[in-house]
Amino acid sequence: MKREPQPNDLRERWSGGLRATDAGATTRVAGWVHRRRDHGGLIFIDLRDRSGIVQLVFHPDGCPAEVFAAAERLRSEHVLTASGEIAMRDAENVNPNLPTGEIELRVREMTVLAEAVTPPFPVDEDDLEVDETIRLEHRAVDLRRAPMQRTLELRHRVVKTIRDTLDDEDFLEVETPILTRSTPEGARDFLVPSRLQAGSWYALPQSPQLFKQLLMIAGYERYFQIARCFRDEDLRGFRQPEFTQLDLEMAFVGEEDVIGVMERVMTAVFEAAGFDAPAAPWPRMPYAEAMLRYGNDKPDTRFGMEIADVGPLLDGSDFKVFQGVIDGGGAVRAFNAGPQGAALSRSELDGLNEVVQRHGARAAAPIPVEEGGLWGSNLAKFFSEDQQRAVSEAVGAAAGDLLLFVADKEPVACAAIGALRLELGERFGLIPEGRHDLLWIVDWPMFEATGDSVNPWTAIHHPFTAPLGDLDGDPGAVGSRAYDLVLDGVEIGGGSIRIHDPAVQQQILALLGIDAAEAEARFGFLLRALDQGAPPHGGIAMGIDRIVAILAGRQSIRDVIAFPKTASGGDPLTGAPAPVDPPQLAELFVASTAPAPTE
RNA sequence: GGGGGCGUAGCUCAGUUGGUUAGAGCGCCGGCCUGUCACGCCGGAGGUCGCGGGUUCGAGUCCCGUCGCUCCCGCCA
Repeated sequence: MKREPQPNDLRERWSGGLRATDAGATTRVAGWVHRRRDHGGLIFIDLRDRSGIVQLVFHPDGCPAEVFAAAERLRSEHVLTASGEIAMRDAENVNPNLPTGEIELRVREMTVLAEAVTPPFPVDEDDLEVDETIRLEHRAVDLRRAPMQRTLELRHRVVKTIRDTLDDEDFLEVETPILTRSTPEGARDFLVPSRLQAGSWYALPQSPQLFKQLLMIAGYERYFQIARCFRDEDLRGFRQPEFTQLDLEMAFVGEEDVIGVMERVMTAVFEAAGFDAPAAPWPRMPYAEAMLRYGNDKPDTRFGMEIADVGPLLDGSDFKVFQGVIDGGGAVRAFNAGPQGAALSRSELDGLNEVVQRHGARAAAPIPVEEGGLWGSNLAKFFSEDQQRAVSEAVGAAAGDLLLFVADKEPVACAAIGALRLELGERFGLIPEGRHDLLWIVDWPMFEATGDSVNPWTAIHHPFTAPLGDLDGDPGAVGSRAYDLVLDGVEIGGGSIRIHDPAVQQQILALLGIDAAEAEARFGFLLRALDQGAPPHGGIAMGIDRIVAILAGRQSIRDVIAFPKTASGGDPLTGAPAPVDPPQLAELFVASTAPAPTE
């Protein structure tokens, strides 16, 4: 069955800067053979370059016989350059059924620059639905595809916009070392053995944090860097072992200055990307509120179903499961899953348990709401009518809605019901098409309890974040001058005002269980620099890969990194990581060990 | 470290309660058609069913192990 010509088939496919008004002129194009068709004794080649596709026409009378013969041997992905006459498609009215106004190049000369084997997967597909390992093995082919070309161009524009905007704001880009020393706390380091100093190791930077603080002390009042960072932790769709961040630091500033600069930079980025982001200033939400209403520190505020703390409303009930949690100091959290929740089948409700169990909670309790806010569940008898009504009201539930409860230790209940909310928000399609939410998470606590008796506290941001409050009191009550930027439920950046008083820095390190000797050994260079007179300073780091992925509508940052790693940290293209020869190890004073035995 | 999903032709996938020579679309090769453009028509090649072991008369299918990919928890200051 012959396909009817579609008016738009070629309209979007023009390239090479050729225009219909150029008809009659001779020009030269170069690219890859995208597709080939033979018809009517003619040969049609769609030639693809970075900007699009142009159709070449080889006519046996229009070009030398050897050119036509060469054209007969052209195959997909061959590389060639051709020159000829630009012609309007319908200039001679060769086929009145064809779309008008299109352009073709009538080839007179051609040089095949490279021949190509059959590509391992289609290059012309506009989606990326090919096994990712195969894509990464043949990344040169994969990166030829239009979606990847567009994505890397978007990435370029984002980075260029960042540089231009910060340049306009008098920032200086400074490079910091990739070979550095192991940093305190944080993620696992990637290590590099030193050949010149036997037994010593470099670490790849998890961030340029300490160096940028040194630059502040050195008087470079506005610094930034598009910095590669390395963290040896397990990978995710939005996490790679090496990633790129915009690292920025300013002297003599407070939170408002850093936030202001970043709102200007990100607004410029969104505009450059044609991304419909809300206008700055963006809302700010205290950390505690995010944890309560959304169950995590990177709330997706694009849809409702907000979580309420219903423990206090339900205290004193006869329902032992909840009461036990309340008496044990735990939390009971609930949200209104609405009529769509009430429409869930029994097995779908059971399936929700798997969601909360991933976060350590036992189960999610569903309770339908009836007239007057009372509950239509056999659990209702354990609660007073006042309690039922109060909870229904707290979560804004009306008759026909479904309430979902999770009761557990506070952090567990928080995370579990937060995950449940996200799951249902996605499943119910509650996120409006094209909506994007940006917000700052502020008022962070400085410390988080570890549950460890030796080192009971860990820094939520990092040990150089300026604290707020009495360091001699309860560490759990100390706040920090930190801020995170959240886009559509993804943390895209975070920063803080730093400590510039060496005494405060020592005190924080002591609270974290890092004694003076260890502190000196690991980052004495920062402490000594603080003694040299440090201005108040602060900054932020933004995840470039994540930002580009969201702008490009991708679920994985692997799609916005030219040569990414797989989930096991490997690169199918190069085979990295790979064993090295024993002599190479010996030179580095590294003992050669057999692969770990499987037991 | 733990849990879920996936692995069948170059690519995307189907494969019924275990049952003969494992299929489709696209791609590839050959032929025909002939201003084609998701062209059309005819024919063809191409598969250790990730790998190893087991159960069975018989395994793509069931079991165990293993490797790879992927998502999630932990981890990611």
